[in-house]
Amino acid sequence: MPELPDVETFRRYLSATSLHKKIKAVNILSPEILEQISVPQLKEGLKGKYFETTLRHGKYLCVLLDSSKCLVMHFGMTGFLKYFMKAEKEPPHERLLISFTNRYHLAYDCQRKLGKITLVDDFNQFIQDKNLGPDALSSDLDFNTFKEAIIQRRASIKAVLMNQKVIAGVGNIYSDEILFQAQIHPKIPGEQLGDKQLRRLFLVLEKVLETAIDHQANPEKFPQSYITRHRGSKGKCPKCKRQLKKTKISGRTAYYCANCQKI
DNA sequence: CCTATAGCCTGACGGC
DNA sequence: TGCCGTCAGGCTATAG
Repeated sequence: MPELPDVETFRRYLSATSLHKKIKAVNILSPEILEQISVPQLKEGLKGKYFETTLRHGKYLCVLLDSSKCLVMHFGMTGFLKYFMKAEKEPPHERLLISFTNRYHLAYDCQRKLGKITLVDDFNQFIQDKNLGPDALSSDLDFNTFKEAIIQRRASIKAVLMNQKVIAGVGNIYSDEILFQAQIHPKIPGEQLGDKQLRRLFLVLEKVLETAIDHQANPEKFPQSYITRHRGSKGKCPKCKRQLKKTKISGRTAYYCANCQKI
């Protein structure tokens, strides 16, 4: 699930449900997902504290505490958040459970445990340490930065878009969608894109991510003109109705329309 | 430095 | 029905 639009949706969800409530208890059901921090350290860092603000960079969500520490969450392939009170609303693969004094809980659920959680002093430092590129929707990413980052890569444009060190936030699904909307073939090397394609790509990148956020990153709500709606081996191109092609790029399954994405 | 690949982890699905 | 291989919206370490 979790690419930039999903994580942005989680961020808004957490902001709407879990701010300014006292943390009463912390349960770490799967310690394997902790990074650079021990179980007691995380418990100690959260207990009795309040969540104050949320931030996001790429696929990372940061929750600032009143202690000025920062809870950082990454959602892997299967992570999500759930705020609930009654036990029957509890999600099935809880890895971290935060309980507030109002009797509600915030669960971090991650079936495959490919997500990570940590607690840091400085989110910007964390971003630097991870070598993340600019967030795909931040104002730091202007056209020239984007262009320079892309045209010095020999890798396929899909791989470049998914490289978090180049731009942070785009993954397998949205790279397909962006390239489809920009009518660019996913296997073209970044260095072979011309100014015209790059401009189109840059505009479409922001447009697609914003549209996805507007629909809570729920593909069922996306426009019919989105390839994501038709993803799958039987899918047809929403533009020309031809059978979509499926291929492997950078170890990931890519769908595209050979007719509409020629360059 | 760059790029491509295997491995991590769990569960759902299709074919035999 | 049961088993097995494959695959999945991610990242990292490693090899070339």
